[in-house]
Amino acid sequence: MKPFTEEVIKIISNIPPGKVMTYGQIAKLAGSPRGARQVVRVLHSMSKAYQLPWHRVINAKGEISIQDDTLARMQIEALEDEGVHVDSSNRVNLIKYRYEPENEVDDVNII
DNA sequence: CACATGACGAGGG
DNA sequence: ACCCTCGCCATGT
Repeated sequence: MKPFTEEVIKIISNIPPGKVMTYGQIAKLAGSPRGARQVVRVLHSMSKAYQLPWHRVINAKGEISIQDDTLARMQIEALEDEGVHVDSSNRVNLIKYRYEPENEVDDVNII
């Protein structure tokens, strides 16, 4: 498994219920600041193989970004079940629900 | 190696 | 706030 892919999987797995992260946010933490679209690739290939909470990943505007209607509805339902409100424009309040991990590094050595 | 793909993002009109 | 265009880059073929 490529390091980037591995990091993305790890990060998404760590998003707590009731919170969301954006593609760009995840890409940056995974070491590719402009690699939002690579996160998409990982989701396409891995969300079934692994049991990732893929529904907690949305775009930078706070919208449900998925194109497929059936999948989009599944995502909205999953979020609502966790208490994340999705409005009539398929958007969530990022100010309220965005997850910002304190540290993604396992060993933090602060001098 | 060249080229296409993609559930994106920033910026301008 | 909406719409469009362009840049992005790890992977797959």
